[in-house]
Amino acid sequence: MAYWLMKSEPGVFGIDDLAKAERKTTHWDGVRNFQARNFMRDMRRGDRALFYHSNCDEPGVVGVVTIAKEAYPDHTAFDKDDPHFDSDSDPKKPRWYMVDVKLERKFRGTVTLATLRQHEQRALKGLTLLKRGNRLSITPVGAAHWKFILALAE
DNA sequence: GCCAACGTTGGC
DNA sequence: GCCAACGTTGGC
Repeated sequence: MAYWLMKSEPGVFGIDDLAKAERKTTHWDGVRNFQARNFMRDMRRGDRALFYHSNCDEPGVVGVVTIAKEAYPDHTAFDKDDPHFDSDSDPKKPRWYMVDVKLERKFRGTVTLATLRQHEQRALKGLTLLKRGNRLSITPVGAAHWKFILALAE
């Protein structure tokens, strides 16, 4: 089982939205970056991911989700009225994919980006999220980093 | 294949 | 709102 980190803007879709969703499950649409897409296609059912709030007052990790369904075509790319529409994605040969995620756990508080940065030279050295200029919405997380971040949430 | 221009991300 | 960093596009 692999570990991941998935970013979402709470103003658009935050962890509380996921908590309110039917079966606490949603499809993770709108990824329009090739590297992030490739990571998403590597996801397997049962993998787990950190839910990260970006572009907000308190950026950081707010909970854990599990991958409930492996990558399948992102239909929003075919919808002209969708903000993520991409005319280059052909339904016969989809360019973009999404997965389903299910909420496993919401942290009591936020493990903030500032807290993660306090450990970036030691326990969290090499965490992709903390690398300079990283903007990927989906990144892998190593087992040791995963364990450490969950411990920070206690 | 190079690279300038442009759009987006996301922390601050 | 600012701006650094990055990905993508398109002219050449």
